[in-house]
Amino acid sequence: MKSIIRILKENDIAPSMQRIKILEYLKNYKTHPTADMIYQALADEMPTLSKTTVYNTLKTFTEKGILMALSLFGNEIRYEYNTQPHIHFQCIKCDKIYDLYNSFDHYNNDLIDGHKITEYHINLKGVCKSCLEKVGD
Amino acid sequence: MKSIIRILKENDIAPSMQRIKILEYLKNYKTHPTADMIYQALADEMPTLSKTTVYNTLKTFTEKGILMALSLFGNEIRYEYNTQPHIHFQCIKCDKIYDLYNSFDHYNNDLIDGHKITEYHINLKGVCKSCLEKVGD
DNA sequence: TTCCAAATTTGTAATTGTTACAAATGAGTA
DNA sequence: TACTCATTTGTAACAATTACAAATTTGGAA
Repeated sequence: MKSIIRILKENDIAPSMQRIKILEYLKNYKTHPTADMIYQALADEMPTLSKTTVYNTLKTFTEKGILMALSLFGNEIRYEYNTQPHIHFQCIKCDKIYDLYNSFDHYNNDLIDGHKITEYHINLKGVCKSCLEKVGD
Repeated sequence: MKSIIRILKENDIAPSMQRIKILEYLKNYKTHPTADMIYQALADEMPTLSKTTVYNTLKTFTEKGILMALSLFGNEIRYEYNTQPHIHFQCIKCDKIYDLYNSFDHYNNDLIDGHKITEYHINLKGVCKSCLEKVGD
């Protein structure tokens, strides 16, 4: 497992404590958190952490391609550490987000109608297995 | 072409002037506008229009399935009048949104990993044909 | 080691998108 | 006409994000 500091250095980002903790959080907890969720999670451990730092850091990481910014549903931006290609499913009952690795269309570097595709997001919505079972009986 | 008023009545929505104008706008201008864009576009013609009315109306229409709410990129919600299945492409240079009708995966009523899919969004991102040509030379 | 410049972080305020809510308005009906 | 209910409006609240300048930290040069 590549160390957090090495990932930062490889992307020409100075490994400050704040940056290490934020990236570590996103690597460890694959919950697609918002900026605020990350702030809340780290605030205990780092009492002087500023929400602006979280926003700045997420922006930097996203620009470098370390993180992916997700606009799933509604008006909040969620973040995830970039691993293998996958798609997202969000349950309309419990709001939980699932990563799906089943087969799906890939669009990397495709040219569609003359437009160059550099990024794609497939977002599914419905009722998750767990919520279906609860309603079932 | 189905009349605006008929669409509203079929969905048990009283056809007020505000509702007619908002739906008409979305049917005529397929620009995937935000609530604010719709408000700005109609404010001249309807000086007493309230932004709250635009939000309320978009919410009603979306709940009835007349409109589709899109979370493409960033933290704004865009709306479109619901026609044939298609996917979206947004240019990272000019921000324009294109509807694409090329072949793509469909997920209607699929069951994936036990989750019931009721809605899906495929959002592509990249550089549009027009912007590619500008850079080209 | 000390000092300095640059990078990073912080806190506050501003901005943007959206929702809550109660008063005002409007439409249909007895 | 008067009444009731739906709709619209304006204001304020709220949430997510960004702008910005001051404070702090960092890494390297003297």
